[in-house]
Amino acid sequence: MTRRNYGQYCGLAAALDVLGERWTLLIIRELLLGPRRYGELLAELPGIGTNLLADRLKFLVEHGVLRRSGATGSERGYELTELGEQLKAPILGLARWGLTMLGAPSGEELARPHWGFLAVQAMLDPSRAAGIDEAYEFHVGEADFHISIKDGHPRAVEGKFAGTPAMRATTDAATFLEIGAKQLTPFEALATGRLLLEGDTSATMRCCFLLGLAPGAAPEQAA
Amino acid sequence: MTRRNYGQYCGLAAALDVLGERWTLLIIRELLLGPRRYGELLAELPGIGTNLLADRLKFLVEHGVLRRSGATGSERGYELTELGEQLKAPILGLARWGLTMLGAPSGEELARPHWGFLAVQAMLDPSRAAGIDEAYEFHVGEADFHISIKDGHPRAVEGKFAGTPAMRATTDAATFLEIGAKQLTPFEALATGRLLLEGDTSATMRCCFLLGLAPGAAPEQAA
DNA sequence: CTGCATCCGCCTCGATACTG
DNA sequence: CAGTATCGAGGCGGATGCAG
Repeated sequence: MTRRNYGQYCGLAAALDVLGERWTLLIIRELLLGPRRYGELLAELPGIGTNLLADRLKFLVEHGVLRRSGATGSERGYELTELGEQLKAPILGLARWGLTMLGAPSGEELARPHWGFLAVQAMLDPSRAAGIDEAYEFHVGEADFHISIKDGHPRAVEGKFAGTPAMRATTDAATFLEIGAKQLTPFEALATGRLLLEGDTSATMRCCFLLGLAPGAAPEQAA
Repeated sequence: MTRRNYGQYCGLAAALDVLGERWTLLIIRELLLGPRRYGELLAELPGIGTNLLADRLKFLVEHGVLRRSGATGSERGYELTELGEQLKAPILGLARWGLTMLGAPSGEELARPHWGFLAVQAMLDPSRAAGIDEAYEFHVGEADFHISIKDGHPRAVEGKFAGTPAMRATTDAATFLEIGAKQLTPFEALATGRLLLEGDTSATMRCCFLLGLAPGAAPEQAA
């Protein structure tokens, strides 16, 4: 009953023995954005097949990556354990790499708003936040999130910013990810009305710089 | 003729469309340690099947992750492109995570010396190198590599250290990886003769600290 | 001999139907 | 809603064949 494994005493091979099968990392991607119920996962992963999802979930629970949340029937679901949360950094690294592999959206591919939150976390370069102290808010489809920079330390957070952000961007999921994939510049998206920007223009430039969407240096923040 | 893909406009899904199939990341692991010939890859990846290796290589070349090296028939092989090299960080992250999933070596699993070099890179924590300026050398089976710290900046390098390292460790691949997986402490390995240490004891402690094998603080380096 | 391509049995995957 | 059972299709693994 033991599944197929690589039989190599190596960290990467051991990781892939647990995570390497089809759909597994995408399930973990969804759970990185919060607890999910079985039906929600099915809806976010079209094509997975119900038996496969059940198999993967059971397997990941057995290996300590996931646990069941909410024993009270009302909020029953799955969530990452601390071990599972530790996958965040490498998964974001793969997501950033994958962004460069994305071409123009083919129309066949679906884009979910909350993947924009994942993309923002992958794109965010903390080393570019020195000397900045402000917040940028994003409305991508029905998903709201923001970047808050305190003492040059940026954090990506779900939900609206508690206060007035220096910039607010409103767009749809496909446009947001297309910008992240560098298939579309923010300027082009703005010009074609697919992106709406509010707030300070220089803050917008700093935000683009922070996300690797603009080369060189960002304009300094006024005191 | 297009292979199976997830059909999601998302960075992680795009990465997995290229890297997610069986054996692919292990092929890239081998190439992270230098160019390899087809036959060498076959030998390092027992069980892969010759057709699958050829398919994966062709696919990765098509997608710009690999290229053929050495057009001169004598040194023909495969090597990572710059795009492929960018996978180093997330792959090392997965390898570090996977180290914690490794149990005791089962005897059925094979351990290659150069995977120790991968493990060292995954375990190395640059934030723990402040104030240190020395080198540690490792002999793991037939593989030689070392960590060189200059101005608090550690680097893992293949080959012997050009000079006298502050510490030299000699062991076999299985023991080295078992220590990395925390299934065995350096002390136990030393006591059972599976590990040989030469050089300054306090340097050894600093090296263990740097690799996350010792908690708390490392002893300071004498001037 | 190295570097693949072909063939075949098996296991995983994906879709649908069904149960608590 | 949350899974389990079933089955066809296709990817995988191993052996073998063949070309440079």
